Amino acid sequence: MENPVLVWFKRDLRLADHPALAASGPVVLPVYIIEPEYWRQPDTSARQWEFTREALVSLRAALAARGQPLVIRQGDAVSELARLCTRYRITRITSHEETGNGWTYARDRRVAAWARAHGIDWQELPQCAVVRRLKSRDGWQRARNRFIRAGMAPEVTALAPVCTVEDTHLPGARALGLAPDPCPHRQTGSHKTARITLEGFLARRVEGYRHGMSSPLSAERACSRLSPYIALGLLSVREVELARQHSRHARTDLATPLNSFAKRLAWRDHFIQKLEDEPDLEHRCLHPAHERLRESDAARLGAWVNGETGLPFVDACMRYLRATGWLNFRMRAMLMSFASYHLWLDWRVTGAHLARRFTDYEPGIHWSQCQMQSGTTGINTLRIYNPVKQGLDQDPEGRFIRAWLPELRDLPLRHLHTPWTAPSPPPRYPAPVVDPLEAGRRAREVMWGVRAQPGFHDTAARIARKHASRARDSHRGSAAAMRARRRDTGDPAQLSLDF
DNA sequence: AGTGCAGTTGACTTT
DNA sequence: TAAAGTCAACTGCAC
Repeated sequence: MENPVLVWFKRDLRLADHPALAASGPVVLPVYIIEPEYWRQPDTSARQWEFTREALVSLRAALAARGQPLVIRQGDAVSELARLCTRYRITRITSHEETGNGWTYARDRRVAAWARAHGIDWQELPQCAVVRRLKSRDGWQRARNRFIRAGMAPEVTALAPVCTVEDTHLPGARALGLAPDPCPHRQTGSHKTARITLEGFLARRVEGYRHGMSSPLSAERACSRLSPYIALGLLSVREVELARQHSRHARTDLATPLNSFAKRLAWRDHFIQKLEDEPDLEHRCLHPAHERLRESDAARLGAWVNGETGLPFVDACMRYLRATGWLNFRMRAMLMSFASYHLWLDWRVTGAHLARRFTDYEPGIHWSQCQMQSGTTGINTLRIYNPVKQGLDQDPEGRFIRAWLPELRDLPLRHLHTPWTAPSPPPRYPAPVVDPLEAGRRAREVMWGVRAQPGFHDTAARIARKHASRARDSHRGSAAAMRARRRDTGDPAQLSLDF
């Protein structure tokens, strides 16, 4: 038999639209490597591993059904790949380009160096529209459309058996050294649930998409809920986008929310492209004038992490996230903004915490958003949320707060969003760690002070040239025109996502 | 009926 | 749907 090609599965745990597998022929050794060092990084967590583990079980069964089960190894990627290459006389490895955190970037460079030194041909293929070594952002959107239009990679239906594998034991989170991380309402990592979630969204739930995405009460149902499946690659973005285009609603009155969803799918690749172009995004303020601005404060950090800031809507969101591994976009933004502005904490510390809480952690989206919501990109308007106002807007009847903060369950609605104003504040709920109005005012003052420094805007303009989306350049206009456009499309977040 | 006033609303600007 | 501030137009009411 010819030498097998090693297909290295990473964050692409699927068989449909899998370019690396499709490019490897029928004689392949499908491999996943559990890397304990990765799971020791500050942005990884037990809930992410548990989701991955479920996905691996699901993928292993699907591969086995096609004739060659998934080979799962645990250890350092270079050592494990070297061992497998020797044992199965492998000279070619295929995988997908990964735009991950700093650790996976460094690991990939080690793998590349090892492959070069040992005459192994390691081929990395794109699985979304993110471009390696991109020269300019011009024409990026058009290239993405081409990528989608190219259609799904042909599905591999039969694999030649290369080796029989014992059912490798998949370690629990504890065995990998991960801290306890209970997440009772986490989404599950199977291909079946991924498929059901996609179909249910496109067939029914999309109707509530645009009006339901903003409030955490409705978002759980109204949002697509595809993020963890896309993040770990149980679904490819192209597969989702093509399913969207072929949805039976594409030409009905649901075309508008479907388009709104399509925009967000594109934003995903747009943000991951930023991290691809600027890996330092994870570690350094995009605009350096914001370095060493924030201070560490264990008490304020602890209150935020534990959902005990004394601001009910913030705390309810944090506790919901802890229990579900997911939170709608708007509330993620508020949590980050509150930590960075009102609590004046460094985004790297709070960002790592949120990363661990997200089952759908996607480094490119995550760190771009952390910096945007902290004002450290230098090229966005400041968005300092008022957590009380957000609560009143998004949870006017206090149902979300009451659901997640049992200690406030009996507080009358008129004091629910501001318990400190109650004649007798609930004894088991903390007083606010900061005065939200005063803290917001102070943050605004400092941030605008930074922006007034000489040279600030020159640097900001340079950053915008490298990173900002070109999508709206042709019809950028007055503030009034932009508002008019926003009314037309009814798309709430289209202006707040970009940088 | 017309005027003055307080309070509200909405467009727009500033931070 | 960032929030707060400004300003002008409008509304409802009293007289």
